[in-house]
Amino acid sequence: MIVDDSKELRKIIKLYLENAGYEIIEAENGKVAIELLKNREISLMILDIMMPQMDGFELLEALGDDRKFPVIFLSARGKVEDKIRGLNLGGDDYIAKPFDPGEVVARVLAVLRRSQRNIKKEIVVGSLRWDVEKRLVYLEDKLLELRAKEYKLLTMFMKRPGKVFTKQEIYELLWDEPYFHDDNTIMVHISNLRDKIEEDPRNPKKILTIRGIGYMMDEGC
Amino acid sequence: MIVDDSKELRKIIKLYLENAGYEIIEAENGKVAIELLKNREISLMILDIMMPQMDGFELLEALGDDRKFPVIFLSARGKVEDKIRGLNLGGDDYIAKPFDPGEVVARVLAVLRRSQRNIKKEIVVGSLRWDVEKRLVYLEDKLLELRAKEYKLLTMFMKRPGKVFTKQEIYELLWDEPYFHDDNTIMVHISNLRDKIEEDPRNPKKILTIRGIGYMMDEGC
DNA sequence: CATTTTATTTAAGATTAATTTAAGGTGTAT
DNA sequence: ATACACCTTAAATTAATCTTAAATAAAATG
Repeated sequence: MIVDDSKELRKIIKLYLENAGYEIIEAENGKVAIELLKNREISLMILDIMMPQMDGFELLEALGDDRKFPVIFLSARGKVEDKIRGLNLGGDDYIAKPFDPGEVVARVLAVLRRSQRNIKKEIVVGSLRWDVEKRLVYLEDKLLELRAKEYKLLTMFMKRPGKVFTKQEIYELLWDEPYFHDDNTIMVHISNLRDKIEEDPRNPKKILTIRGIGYMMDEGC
Repeated sequence: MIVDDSKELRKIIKLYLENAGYEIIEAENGKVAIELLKNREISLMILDIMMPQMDGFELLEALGDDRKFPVIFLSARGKVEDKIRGLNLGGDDYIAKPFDPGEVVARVLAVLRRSQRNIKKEIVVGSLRWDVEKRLVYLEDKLLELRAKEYKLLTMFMKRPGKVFTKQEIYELLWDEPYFHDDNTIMVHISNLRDKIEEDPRNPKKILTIRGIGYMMDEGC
């Protein structure tokens, strides 16, 4: 997304980045940007500092700490204070006007490469959300209090929704031991887990029983 | 401030940094530097290691731990490089001669950004307040007397409240060593830390145990 | 529809993991 | 060299989780 009040400038950057294979959304000011972000996910924002109404710094602050994409600042002033301030605020790079459009493409590539490394991973299946880094799972934004085996079990399913796991697979993934016979300990854990994540544990919709074969997490739930 | 015995070199760096919008003070040796610092505040020092009389290391030591500005070392390549890295004397960056003046500007920017981020920083989690710069943690405005490991442990948690840390992560973050087996030294430190920060250490509300997985600092406390 | 098989639930006992305590080591500063 | 503070180790205690086993429920089979 390019946020800049100059249509001319947006057009130039857009042209170059589309040439490089990127899809571009334009926003002429901060308010429009915020509006557009409600419905679309973006992987990077190019943000002009000087804009009427809401300036780039304000927009960045409005986006908050949980913003998922990197930001590259554009500024007419080649002033160092702007650069420092922008980078301090959480900007990821800085380009001074006037700029070479080729430079913009190069910096976009570099920032994307860098930021992809620390992307916060989050796996969502239906109403379940797993924050991989924090090792927490939420059900409709409410934190689930899972025990060790339940956590492993649930995240195993969430990694591959739609895949049927046999008991042998489950046992070997969770216990790191070869599986001999069917003590029903797996089933006990599944039962306990269902109590925590299913609306009606007697009639599970998330972790489905595939009789005679194993269990599966439903993709659409 | 640039501290270097070579007038030529000071001139080059000064030129570039003034171009970038900074005000520069020159000092031809450590004694002059100390003298100048009595009357002026600086935001960063570029410091040559090899100088007659008082060398860079000595000057840095003379400045003491309560120095308020970051330091970038200059040194002839190879000679002292390892020593600096190894000794970890408290410099904030290192530039090897011969250098590209543009590199110097870039590093100055980077170091200033880093140090400015730290200056303003104060991390608050519930009733705990961590003054990053001063390396002090307060509990309800009362200073905590923490030992080294406790400080590291607590600030590790405060950096990422709401994240579950495994013992392996904790060990590797605090000890910088690979984690083999579970001696319970981590737990002893957690126990000691809880004695200092928890109202009822038997029933911790700040550092929570996630049994079978690890420990977590509660965001809302 | 009865029977068999497979899956689920429950709760108590076994097991594992975490905590605490105290003693012994280690290193640092005086 | 000595004292002190801090860190680690080890052992005893406490607590939560996991497993087992038995009872119940549901689905498949003939």
